[in-house]
Amino acid sequence: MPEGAENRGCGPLIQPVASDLRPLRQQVFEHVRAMGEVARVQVARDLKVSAATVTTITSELIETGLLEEVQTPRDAEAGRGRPAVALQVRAGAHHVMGLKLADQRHTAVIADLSGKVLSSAALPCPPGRISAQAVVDAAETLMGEVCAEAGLTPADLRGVGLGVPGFVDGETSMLHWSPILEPREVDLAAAVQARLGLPVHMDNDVNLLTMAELWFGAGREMSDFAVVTIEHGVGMGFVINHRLYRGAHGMGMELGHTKVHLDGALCRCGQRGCLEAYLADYALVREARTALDLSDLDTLSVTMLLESLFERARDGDAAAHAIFRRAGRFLALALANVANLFDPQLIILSGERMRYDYLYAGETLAEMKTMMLDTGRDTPRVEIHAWGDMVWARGAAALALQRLTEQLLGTGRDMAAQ
Amino acid sequence: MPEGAENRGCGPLIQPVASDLRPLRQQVFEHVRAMGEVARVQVARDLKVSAATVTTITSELIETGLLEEVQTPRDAEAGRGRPAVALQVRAGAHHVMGLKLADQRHTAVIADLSGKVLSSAALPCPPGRISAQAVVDAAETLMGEVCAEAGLTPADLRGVGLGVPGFVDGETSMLHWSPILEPREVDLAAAVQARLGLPVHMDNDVNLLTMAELWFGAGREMSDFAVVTIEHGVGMGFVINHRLYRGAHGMGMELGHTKVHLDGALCRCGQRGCLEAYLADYALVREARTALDLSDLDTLSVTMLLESLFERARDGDAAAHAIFRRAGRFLALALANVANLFDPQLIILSGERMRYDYLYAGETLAEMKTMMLDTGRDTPRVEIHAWGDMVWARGAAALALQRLTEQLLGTGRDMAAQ
DNA sequence: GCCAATTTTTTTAGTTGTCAAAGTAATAAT
DNA sequence: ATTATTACTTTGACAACTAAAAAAATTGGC
Repeated sequence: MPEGAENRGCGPLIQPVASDLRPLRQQVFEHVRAMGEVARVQVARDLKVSAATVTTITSELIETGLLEEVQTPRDAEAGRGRPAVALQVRAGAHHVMGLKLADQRHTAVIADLSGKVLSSAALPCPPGRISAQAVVDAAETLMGEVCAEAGLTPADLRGVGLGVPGFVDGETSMLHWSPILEPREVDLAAAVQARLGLPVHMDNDVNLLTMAELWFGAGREMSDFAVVTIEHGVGMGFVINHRLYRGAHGMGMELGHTKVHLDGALCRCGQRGCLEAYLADYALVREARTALDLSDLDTLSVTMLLESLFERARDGDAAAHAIFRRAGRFLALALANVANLFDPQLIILSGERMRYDYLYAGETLAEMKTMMLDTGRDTPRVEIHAWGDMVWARGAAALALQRLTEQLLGTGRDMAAQ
Repeated sequence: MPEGAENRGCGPLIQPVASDLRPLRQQVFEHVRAMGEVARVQVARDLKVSAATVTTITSELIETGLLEEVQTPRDAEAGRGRPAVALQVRAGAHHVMGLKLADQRHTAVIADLSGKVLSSAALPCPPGRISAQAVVDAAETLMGEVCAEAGLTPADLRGVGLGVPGFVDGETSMLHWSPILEPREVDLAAAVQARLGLPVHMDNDVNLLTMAELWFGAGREMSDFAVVTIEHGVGMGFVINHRLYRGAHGMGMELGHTKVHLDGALCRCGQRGCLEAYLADYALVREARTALDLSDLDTLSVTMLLESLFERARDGDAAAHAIFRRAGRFLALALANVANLFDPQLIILSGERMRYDYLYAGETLAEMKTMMLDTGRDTPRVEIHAWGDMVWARGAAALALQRLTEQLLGTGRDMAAQ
């Protein structure tokens, strides 16, 4: 350890002081939104501030139209003294759009300020990689649809959250590479922003799915949890201390390309032994082609082929079942690694492939437990969420809402720090 | 996604409001300590507060004896206007002890408030597991030694940081299991605290090594980095946003027991395919016993045997070299996994085994790079720190200092939140 | 129906933390 | 000596909170 003569100091050198403070205004607003309906006294108790402060702040927020008092249904609980009047977010104050791009179909939702989804739409997408232009067009089309359905015009929107598979820098909104997009290194967010005339916040799709869990799902009452998806690839999002962790470079966490076997199966990334090479669509298909005598192998689409493989396994075909079993064991291994490394309270398995959950669920989770080190702590809970593909767009909307509230309620100091 | 009729709210439910705010007093103090010597103006610039505020706060801190002005050496740099007078931590204001337990020898240091090490001592330790009583005795002996060497009495100390290998809950200070300790589930911190009559803060030893890097080492200017150690086991510590990450259960991150091979080599934890089973001392020894024709195999201690294996490899013995090579490849795999998952700015390799670094360094790091996914982000830097075993105790001292400053300068609100 | 008890919300009068501006201090250049 | 320049302090003002008192809106008991 270097040790000069002069005093070089010690302790972490935290440069920008960080935006350490969330102003109380914002905390109050977010607390009300988190609770749905909540009385002033309760806010004061929860945030450990005086009732007087809450009164001042809430009346200010009501003034600006962000909160409103709930017209109490008379049948409220019978307390003794003056009944509390609950507050809630004025849902109609602002609206945002969430947009998720995928290779099969793009989806979009409109959410109001309270986080409620007002409308949704999907747009089928031609197979193969598409151009940035096509994305911008699709975004505009979808915006028209969801706005119409919600009875809004694009001018009513305050922002857009955009989810894209691939390598996205969540801070600069730079898209380095995407499996569904033709070009590399595009500033897709800027392109969409230019066309729609709205602030666009882009992130990796798995991160946004994680946001959805954090805002609307099981993650709401967790401080640390992981979301793992299996689709065309294997992705992971992680929440630490109630916030999405994006790593030092603001990108996703590449669980799919962690190595589970030295010199193992070939992955489409060109390397060997990646988890994806045992678990993703193309890995299963590859095995199916090798091992199974499917007559119509070459004519089937990947989806159809998987479906057929799945049916065979369910009907007792040993070879087909073995393919899923092996994938399941590697999933168990990966989950055990995640649990050993990150020590989350909960692991959520999500994504389309979870429809095959019965193949994964039972044995896989048992295997995962046997592969975890017993340190005396509880093993993390594992939940399987086979929600539809609208959840992704909802996560995108959550991102847009988060940024919007920061913009509306952040301090001048925060703004300066940018 | 569940969706009832009534408004259940959305967004994370953050319970204790977290100790979101570090009072400015504490920020100023920690900034001065971090910089070593720094003028008031500079503090104002760095923390983005006004000079007036810094004056108020620093005069308060000087009043309470935590800071002092530096008697400027006249040869200071030639500025134009009034020369700045630097501030520094009043080193002698408080002292803490850092204590690290290991299987070969226990070590201890005394650090003053500025983080400077005043004295250190080591105590050889009988082989095999020891009792809690023996630990407490050792702690007292070492405290006597380091205090005497530093010219202090135990009454001058304000707290103790205690590092122990094994499964330690950093929050409750409960020791679930340790390879060097006889009992399981002991509140070792309480036992030591009772004997020494000082607040004792216990944590996993790798976490404390990570603290040492964060406070004194390369991690000082990093927000996100990992520390990996190879010794009797393989451990990891992780810093996120300038803070040690301890996981949901406040324990260490078990890199050593992540699985790198399905049904692989047997690990001492009873499972198969753990990284440790390819990399740790006992794994190398096992291979050596199988593959090499060492005449004095059974009489040698583990350390001696490793040393001899190392010498053979260096002298060109193919079998011995192959053993290190394989371990190196698995290390590369593990590091690539860490990089793909956590995306750190820096990975620090530390610990005794890094004396063999030439075997690991070159090829291993190259292999790691080939195993990392190319996402367009920079690959993390990797550094090898073969510092002596006093560093661990220094990390323990850093923990004690951190807690002490929080206690001295934390707000009443923070104290209430615990 | 009236009063007491009880609880929520608002008002009032501080207290604290921070800043801008003006003033003081110490040095180098002219 | 005077001026420019930079570092630090003092002062008064303001914003964010708080504690305590007052007001408001209820229920329960008589």
